[in-house]
Amino acid sequence: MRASSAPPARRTYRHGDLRRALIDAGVELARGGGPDAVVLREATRRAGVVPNAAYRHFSSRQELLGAVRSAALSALAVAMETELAGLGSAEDPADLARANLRAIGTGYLRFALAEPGLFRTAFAVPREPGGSADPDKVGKSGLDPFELLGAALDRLVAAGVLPEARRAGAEYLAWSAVHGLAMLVLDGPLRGLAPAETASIGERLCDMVEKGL
Amino acid sequence: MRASSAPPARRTYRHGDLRRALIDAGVELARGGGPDAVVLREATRRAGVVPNAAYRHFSSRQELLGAVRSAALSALAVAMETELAGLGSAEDPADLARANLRAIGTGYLRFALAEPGLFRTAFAVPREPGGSADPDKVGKSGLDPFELLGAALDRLVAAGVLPEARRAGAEYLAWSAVHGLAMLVLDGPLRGLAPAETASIGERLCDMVEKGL
DNA sequence: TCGCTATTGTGAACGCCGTCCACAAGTTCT
DNA sequence: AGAACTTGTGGACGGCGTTCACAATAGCGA
Repeated sequence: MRASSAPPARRTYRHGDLRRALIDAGVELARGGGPDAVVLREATRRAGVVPNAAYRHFSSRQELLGAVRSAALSALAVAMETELAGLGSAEDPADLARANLRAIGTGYLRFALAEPGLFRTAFAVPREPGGSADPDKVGKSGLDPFELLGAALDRLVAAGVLPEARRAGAEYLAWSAVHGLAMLVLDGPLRGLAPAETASIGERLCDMVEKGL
Repeated sequence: MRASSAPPARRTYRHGDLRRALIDAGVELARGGGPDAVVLREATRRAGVVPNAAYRHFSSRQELLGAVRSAALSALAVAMETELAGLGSAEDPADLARANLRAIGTGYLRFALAEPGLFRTAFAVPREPGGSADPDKVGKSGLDPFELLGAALDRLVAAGVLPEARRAGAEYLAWSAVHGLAMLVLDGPLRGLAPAETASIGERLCDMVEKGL
């Protein structure tokens, strides 16, 4: 009669890898409800541990959220890489470079629609001013989402599609367009748009970027 | 010795217009810290009233937030209208239509940078699926931000700059680009970009939209 | 004018949250 | 084996949103 409802179910006093467990629980929470849903107490509950235990691994809820955010960013990078990997092999290098950029864009949008909670979490506010030197938010290629986009643009220049004069800062423009659409569909006035419609607008948006860059 | 620190300073038992007072306080809070900062108890405190009193006017914190959001959206519309009003008078109708669209975009961006808290609040999640039939989020012209953009695009078509075939859904594309830049600069990887740089990217972004639409 | 009634603010409470403190149970090093 | 460090516990605090019962007022019909 020891195991009634929720005895931590942990044989050892130490947890083993509480930090990971908390991040995983946090990711699950974020997946379901965005950044606000990653609640420290709930994460510890899921890890079978008392709330304070979290403070041995994170100095505050913000810091846990930061770790979850990195994980979300990494998931985004993986989604983009997956989209890239699904590309048919080359014909014309210019076409290939274009397809590359497009894959980046559609991968981004797909992830936003498939994992809205994680996507929102990935871009929740308190990002440190420091650059992208965080080794946790990258994908398999070792690049974070921003760097993946940059690489696609570089290929576009190399293929002669994008004049070098317009290369500088081009990631800001492309990113803005795609990110904006994602946000508007997720949180904004375009919420509840049918997935098919969203996809078609996404296509047109990529057209616009390609043409206007 | 009645008025020591914070005696509600209210002579009548009734407040007069508590609903307005709460919204105003909420707007002030949102201005300073975005949607999460609009805290029901703090708003009532500022209105010199006990927390529960709010429930006579809003059924929940969400509903108060909704009212604040409408106010923020309205402020955005006004900012866009102001930008539009500052336009020099016509030369070529095509140029004028283009300038119009540009004013919409830069007004949007300017507002986002000048009032980040309000801007973020305007696009906080729980918007009702119903359309824009809310009379509180419009500007002086009676149009909400989305409708203002639509009007600018219509003028573009009327001036023969934008082929009618590409008109449908064009607001989604233009809005996405500008909204995305605003989000990236406010919350995303572009945070802390110098205002001058931001402005210049904004210009290039508008170029891209104009060219790519 | 008086009293009824609907409205609007009050008081006290509940449960949840993040966070802090002092303490206990293991682990690791010597 | 014992000291010193790490990691989880127990209990507490204040703040939050929200609920219920109650009090003060305003507006109205008689």
